[in-house]
Amino acid sequence: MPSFKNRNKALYLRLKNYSFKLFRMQLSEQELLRRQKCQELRALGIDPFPAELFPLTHHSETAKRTFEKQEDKPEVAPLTVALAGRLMSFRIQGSASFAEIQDEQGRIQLYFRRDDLCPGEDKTFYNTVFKKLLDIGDIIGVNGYLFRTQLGEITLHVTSFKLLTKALRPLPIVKEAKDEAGNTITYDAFSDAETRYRQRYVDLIVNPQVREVFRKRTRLVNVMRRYLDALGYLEVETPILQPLYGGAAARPFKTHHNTLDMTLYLRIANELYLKRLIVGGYDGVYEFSKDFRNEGMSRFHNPEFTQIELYVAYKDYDWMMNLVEEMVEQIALELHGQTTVRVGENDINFARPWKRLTMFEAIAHYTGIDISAMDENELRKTAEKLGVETDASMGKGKLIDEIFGLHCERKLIQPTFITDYPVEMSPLAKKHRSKAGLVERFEAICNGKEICNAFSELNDPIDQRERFESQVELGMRGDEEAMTLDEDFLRALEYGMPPTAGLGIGIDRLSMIMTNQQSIQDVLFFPQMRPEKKAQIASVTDFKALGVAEMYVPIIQKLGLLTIEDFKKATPSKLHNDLCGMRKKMKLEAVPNPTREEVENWLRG
RNA sequence: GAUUUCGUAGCUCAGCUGGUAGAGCAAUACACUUUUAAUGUAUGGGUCCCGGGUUCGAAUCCCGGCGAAAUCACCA
Repeated sequence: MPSFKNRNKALYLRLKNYSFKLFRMQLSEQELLRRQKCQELRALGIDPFPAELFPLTHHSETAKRTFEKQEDKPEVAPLTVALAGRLMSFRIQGSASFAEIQDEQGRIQLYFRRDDLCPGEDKTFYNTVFKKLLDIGDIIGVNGYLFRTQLGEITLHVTSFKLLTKALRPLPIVKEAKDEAGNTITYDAFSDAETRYRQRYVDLIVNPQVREVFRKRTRLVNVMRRYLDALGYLEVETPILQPLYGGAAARPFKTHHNTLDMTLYLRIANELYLKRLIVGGYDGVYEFSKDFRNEGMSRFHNPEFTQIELYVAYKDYDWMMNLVEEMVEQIALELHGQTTVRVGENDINFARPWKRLTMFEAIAHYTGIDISAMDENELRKTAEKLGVETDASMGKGKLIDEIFGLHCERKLIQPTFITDYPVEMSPLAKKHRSKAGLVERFEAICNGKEICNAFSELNDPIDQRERFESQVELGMRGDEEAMTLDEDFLRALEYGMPPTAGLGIGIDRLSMIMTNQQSIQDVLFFPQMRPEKKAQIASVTDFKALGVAEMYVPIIQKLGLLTIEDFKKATPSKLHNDLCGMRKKMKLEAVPNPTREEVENWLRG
């Protein structure tokens, strides 16, 4: 707005100043101060966000370990290192100070001495830059040599340091101490689940145990990958955007492809694609697959989650049970150095072999009732007697499943294979080789929850078509989770799929167990959350769009009308009145009062 | 989806039957050369989630909304 500027530069500057002050009003005192410190650093010729690289020699832990090895060899020169990390604490004592930085490996204490950092007359670098202009949260690089303090802590005597990144927001301060028994006591833990999930970066900075959980999760995946690669199986990738969704009973997310002008679904499983690859001639394929299910959220359910699915030709579900046992046992050993893992109140032992029960045996064991020979009527009566809520739509399979879910699943703490499921619940599993009405399927249950699901895969295309068709019927009756009929998958089966064993393991669920976390949100970096709702602060441009002259904006903001929504809700007479009043209060004599008509036009615009 | 609980300073939390908003840590200022949640003294910091209602008066009581957690149901 140059003409306006030229005509009344003083006024313009004054208005700018008001806008600036208003902007600052939204920042906390500590944030303002840190911005100010940036300016002071620049004035001293220090860039708070320098570009050049900072060469590191070590990380905190490796530096300490290296020091320990040569500590009692006086003939070796002191270990000099260059480290970088985030400042996590300060203990300033006049012309000497202790601080801690945290890098990827952990923390190391730093010792600063004024006369080392500022050997000459000018003590600015210590007194001002270090003591006044650095804050907890800033990232610095340090050079120096390691020594051990009188209290025995390995410490870096800093000979020079460089600010690498200024942090403009204050971090939560979490402090730890040891009591007489040597237990760590945490003070002011950053524990609010919502903030931790929404700002995971802060959670990771201040909660080292959280960083460790995610390291374990990655190691868990790596163990599986190594194990399967060693068996010669091929890690593959299959489509996430699928024209038909299948392979599981779940409601999908739906999206649209513009060029093809077609509906696509985010995958709920990758099973049908992996089996196509078995048809194609690979003997073993697996994929760590992000799947998406448009269903409820809870501490066990996130809309996107990770599964590994594995398919191996010429094998059956018995063989697959052995693989699962061995692979999961290896995970426990790798992560914990033993087969026993503490989960909540329980010690869970993953040592092979795991207990194996058929579903009927499990029900007989926990309810004392043998249901294996019952028909649907008897089953329904038994279910009701056992406290299962039934309705007419529930068939044999569903009834059995409900009884199992209510009376058995949550009682199975130690890893246990449950085998031989009713055929109605498993449209992709092969009929049992000897037991009518059942399929060759197993789940591993652990800590009262399913951790895997596997079967001898159905490879009879005619049987598969019938199972799909009955699913389609369920769908027409309103079951939103029923599977759709995938013609191309059937076509693939018609070319012949070898007998195949298939497996799915929920990586998130297994990670929860292996890291002793109560919520799936604690093993996902960025769990799905409702959007943060924050009032959108209107800019000068937003107000101008309504026809409000720039000179009125600071007055409107001063009135507390920060969002267009609030502004629009104002009544013309009151707004006009307040505006004129505030103009006077702010002593903006050069700004003319708007007319009542103008104000009405803004609110209409 | 249902029920219960919660939302107060940068963080962790007090705040009683309604009466001017509090503590510790963090921040700011001063002191302090090996500290360990460093310490001492002083100072500043708030849309009490949002919107209504009751009331002379609401962080507090009531209603509605938003967000979160726990339990239950479904699902991996």
